[in-house]
Amino acid sequence: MEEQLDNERVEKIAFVLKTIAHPMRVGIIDLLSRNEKMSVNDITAYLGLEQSLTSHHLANLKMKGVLGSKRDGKNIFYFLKMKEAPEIIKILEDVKVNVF
Amino acid sequence: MEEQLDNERVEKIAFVLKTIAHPMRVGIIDLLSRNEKMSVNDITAYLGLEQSLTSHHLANLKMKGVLGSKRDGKNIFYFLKMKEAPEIIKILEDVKVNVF
DNA sequence: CAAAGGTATGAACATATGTTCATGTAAAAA
DNA sequence: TTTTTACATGAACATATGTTCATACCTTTG
Repeated sequence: MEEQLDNERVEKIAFVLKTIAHPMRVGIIDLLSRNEKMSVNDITAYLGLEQSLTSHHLANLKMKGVLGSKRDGKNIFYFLKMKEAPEIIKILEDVKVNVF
Repeated sequence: MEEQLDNERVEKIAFVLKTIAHPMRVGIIDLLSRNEKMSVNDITAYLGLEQSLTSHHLANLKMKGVLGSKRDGKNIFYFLKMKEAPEIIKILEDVKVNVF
């Protein structure tokens, strides 16, 4: 049997999960798992959100190491950096949820 | 290429992630992935928490379908119900996190 | 049936998180 | 060099979440 997770591990795991745990951010990660990179405009359009809100979420995901970004002319392209992120979403693709 | 996740899927995925995304709850799930079932007392002791707080978190995890419970005498035993939960934690076991 | 052990629950509070709005900034185009 | 396009940022606010505390509930034991 494997060892039990120590406190620091548990904290880090929860931290990453908290970072991803939002519909908008799950959507962004899903999008970026199908497209190598996307501009803020594209992401905003695909998800049908407001520019500012998208930016906030992207900044959040980047700050915490889930995404990276690179400017190209006027555009800034975001891309996946944490490979685990889409794997987690994949696992939950068919999950059943308790409605209440 | 697989289809993009629809809104409902994304919402459900985020919902489950939000449910798990807390150090205490990650700890509980980890514990229950190594032990078929555990009483509230045992969980409380292992994690070194307060009884009431443990109860709140357990109730939360149960309500949302992650755990189940069964009374046996004075004790109430909790067990894993959502198989995806420990899988997610497993994926993140060695994840690197941005400190800031 | 009273006491004790094991757990749940609700209210109150503190804190964290998400959203909007107004505005700022960098690069390209006119 | 002004305007426009693309994006970032900060403040203010609203809402959600986590924790504590007091107390209630159910089961077994004496």
